[in-house]
Amino acid sequence: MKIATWNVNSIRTRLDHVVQWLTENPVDVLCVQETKVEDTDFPRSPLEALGYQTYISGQKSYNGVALISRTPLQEVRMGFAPILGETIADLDIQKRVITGMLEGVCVVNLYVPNGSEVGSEKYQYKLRWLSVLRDYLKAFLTEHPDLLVCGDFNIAPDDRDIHDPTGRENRVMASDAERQALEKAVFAQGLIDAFRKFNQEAGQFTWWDYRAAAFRRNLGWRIDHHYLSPGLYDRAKDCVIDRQPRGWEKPSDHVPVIVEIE
DNA sequence: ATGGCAATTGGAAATTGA
Repeated sequence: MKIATWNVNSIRTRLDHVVQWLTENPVDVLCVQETKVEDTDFPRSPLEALGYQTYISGQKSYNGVALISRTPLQEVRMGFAPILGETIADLDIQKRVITGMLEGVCVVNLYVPNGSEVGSEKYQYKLRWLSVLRDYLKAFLTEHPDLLVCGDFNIAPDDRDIHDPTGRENRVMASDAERQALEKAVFAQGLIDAFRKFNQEAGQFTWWDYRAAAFRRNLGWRIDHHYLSPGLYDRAKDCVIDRQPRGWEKPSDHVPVIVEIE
C-alpha cells in the first residue's frame, strides 16, 4: 500500500500537476492539503476519470483537505468533533482534518496551522490546535491501533530539517514550544517518523520558499511528514520525497512524500 | 533588517502562507 501527502497550494491551480503526478505515481491514497476551495467547486471529475474517489473537506480561499483514493474508503470523518465532541467545534471552522480507513489502516490527513510569527495570535492558535490534536490522536489510537498520520505539519522536527537552523528558537515552524507540542501530540503517543526509518541525512526537504530561488539553492524545510503507529512502522518498506514536481511550471511550494507499507 | 513569490478575492490592494 502506498500513501502520499502533498500540500498542493490550491487544487484548482494545481489540478494538472496532481493529475500528471497521479498518472505517473498511482498511489493508493493521496492526501492533499490547502485545497483552497469550497466542496461544491472541488474538481472531482478529472480525478474520478483517473479512477480515483474523492473525499473532501474544504472552505473558501484558505485551508481545505482531501483524500483521493483508488478504492472506496470506510469511516470517512471530517474535523476533530467526530472524536472529541462539540466542545472543540470552533477548531473545525478551519478545514484541516479528514480521515478514512483503508484495509484496516486509518489514514489521518492534517493541515497544521502555520502560526505566522512566534508569539502572535495565530501562533497561539497553532499551539492550541496541536494540544487538541494530542487528545484527538490519543482517543483515535484506542480505537484504531494501525494509524497513519500525515500531512503538512508546519514544524521541522529537528535541526537537520532546516537548511539554516540559526535563530530557529524565534522562528515559526522551529520554536521549542512548537516542537514540544509535536512531541506531546505525536511522539508521546508512540507514533514514529516514517521518513527517518530510511534516511538520516540533513537537507532532505519537502518545502522551499517561492522567493530568493530557494529551490535551486536547496534552502528548504522538511515540514511534511508521515507518522506511523508501531505496527505500521514495522511494516514500512520505504518513505521518499519526490522533488520532481517542484521543478515543474508554476509548482506548489511543497512536494509529495510517499510511504510504502507492506 | 528587509524583501523576495504565489494564491485568493474581487476587480486594487490586502491577507495569508511559511
